[in-house]
Amino acid sequence: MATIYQVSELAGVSLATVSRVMNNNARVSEKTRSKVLAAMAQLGYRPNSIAQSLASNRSNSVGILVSELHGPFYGDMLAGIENECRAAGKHVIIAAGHSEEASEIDGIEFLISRSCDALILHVEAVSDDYLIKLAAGNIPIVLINRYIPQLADNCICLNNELGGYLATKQLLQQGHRQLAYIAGPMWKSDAKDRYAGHLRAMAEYGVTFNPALFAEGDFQDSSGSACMQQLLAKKLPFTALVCANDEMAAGAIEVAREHGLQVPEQLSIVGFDNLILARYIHPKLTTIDYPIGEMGRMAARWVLKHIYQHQALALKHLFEPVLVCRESACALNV
Amino acid sequence: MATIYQVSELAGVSLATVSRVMNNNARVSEKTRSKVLAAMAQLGYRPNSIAQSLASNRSNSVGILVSELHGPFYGDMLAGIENECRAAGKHVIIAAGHSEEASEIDGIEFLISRSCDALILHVEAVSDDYLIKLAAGNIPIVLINRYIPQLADNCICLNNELGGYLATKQLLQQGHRQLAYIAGPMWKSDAKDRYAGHLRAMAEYGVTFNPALFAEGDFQDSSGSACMQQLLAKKLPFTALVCANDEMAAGAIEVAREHGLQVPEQLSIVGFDNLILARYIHPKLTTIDYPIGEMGRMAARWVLKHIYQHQALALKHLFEPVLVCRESACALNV
DNA sequence: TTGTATGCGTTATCAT
DNA sequence: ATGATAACGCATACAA
Repeated sequence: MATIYQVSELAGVSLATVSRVMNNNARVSEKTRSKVLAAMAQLGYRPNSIAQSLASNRSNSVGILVSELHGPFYGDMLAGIENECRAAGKHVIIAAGHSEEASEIDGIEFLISRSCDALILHVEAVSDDYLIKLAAGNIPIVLINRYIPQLADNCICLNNELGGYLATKQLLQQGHRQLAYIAGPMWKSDAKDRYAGHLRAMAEYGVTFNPALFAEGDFQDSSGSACMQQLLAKKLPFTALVCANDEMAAGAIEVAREHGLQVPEQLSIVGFDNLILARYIHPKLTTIDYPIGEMGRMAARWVLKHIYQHQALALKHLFEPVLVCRESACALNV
Repeated sequence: MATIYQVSELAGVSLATVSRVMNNNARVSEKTRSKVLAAMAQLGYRPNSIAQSLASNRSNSVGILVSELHGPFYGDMLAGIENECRAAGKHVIIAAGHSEEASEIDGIEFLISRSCDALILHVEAVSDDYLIKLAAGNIPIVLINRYIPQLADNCICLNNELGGYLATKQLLQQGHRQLAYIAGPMWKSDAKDRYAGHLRAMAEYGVTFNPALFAEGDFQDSSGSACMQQLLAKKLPFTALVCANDEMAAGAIEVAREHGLQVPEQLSIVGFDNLILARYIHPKLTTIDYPIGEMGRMAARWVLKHIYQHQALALKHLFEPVLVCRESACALNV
């Protein structure tokens, strides 16, 4: 690999000048500039980014921590981030946190040790305090899907409450009045918020919420099945079900089918997230779109703007979910 | 951030000694070692990996190029790679190639400019020649799901032919004799190989292949639907369908349902890949498992063994797919 | 076993 | 506008 020194030699200038034309941050005469450019081309020169990083104290890389690499959700998020970062010439280093505190912390330290210029985190297990302390350190962080008031400017969130509201409202508008709800793990704020939205819609339509028609799952499809079993076992009538995410909805639909329940004719179901699988299950799932790809992209923009001085980038901190109507929910036939 | 120099000062030793205890690659007396360790702890010292890289000419990072970040397939692959690499303290830098030659090359150069110690590539558009030249360069590569004879030792592949054979054999064993086939884009070697396996099974059972029952898709679900439409339009009888991947199978099932065809009672369908969605579509898809996560893990091991001298790692270059029986294929009722 | 000195390929601060 | 030269934080060959 050719170094900057060899280029300078071939071009007959000092290496400082070569550096200048590379970064064109100082005036260089057209003549020498073209000489240098020619020398670079001739040698096939590529700057050593490691040396650049050491000298400039900038690694030009941003670290990403997601809960899981597999699954459709984080893939979309990564795609959004990578796309934006690469266009800006920034490297993307990834690590998985597996929703466990120790593992998340470990992943973050791993990323820090690589001198990332910034961190984009999708963490669940780590405490608010830890994140606040982390943010107070040298390396800026941005949080996806986690709202901490003290770090408000660093958060990119979905309005989960609104999503829960929209899902429920759709069913209410379709005439349903006996609604069941399968929630996510209530210690997670998004699960809690979605549920709050559900309650708001119910109240708005003057429908009293029946605690017997509530079940708490863990966002996995198996828990959707289990919760559905519980609900059916109570022999209480309900014509609609809102699930706090698509995977649980898929599990619930399967159980419904096993019980001979026609979806949506006998039971309307709405999910949340709009994962790819929502299009594949039968009937196609009516759900709430979670623009996670866009949010990843926005997190990347946050970094570009704050760390790499890309001005003129518009930032958005709160995303609004929208309803996606497919086939799993229909008007109540009376 | 504390530097190695400050540690050496506090410990009252030279910075070379500090370096030695960090890498414990040279004999250091227990006494000084503990002095140094104490100093490191006291200062909260973390080595600057950028400086390490520059001095040692090793970046301790491996670059990954996948076609797409979203979707279930590459997520599993990344998960396998990340897992293995992180355990070994290696950083994972990702880029997406989008199955386009220019973009793939761009991604590779992007990774190279970051001085990755090795590259793990899942590329489709780039030519064999390009890869052979690339492999001849300074930076080692390993290829996933791409076999190039000259680079045999660098390839981690699935026996696609065997997979195609197993899928078809299953249907033949279940008594089917009128089989249709929806292929992937035949310029891709995996599509070709899967099809070859299909033909081998057919021949083995003495069933003559009917070209009219063949359709070529592009691995997307929409093409599965389109191909299924074509096949049905011919009004030729067939009781089973093998699809070269799960997504096309999902598309085909949907069309079958629209035409009032019961799956599997009237039409058995087998897919390929065993994506997560295979468990969600109805009926649950019988398919061929593609252990992409394991293959990613193996690619990472290849790198650890060849580049980072982790001896004693067993390598495997060819993976055998297995049949996963679910509900979309059943015995032919006569 | 430990210390000294040099180099890795840049950026950046001085001069000129 | 251009050229010396000192960092940047560490690894390592060589000395002691």
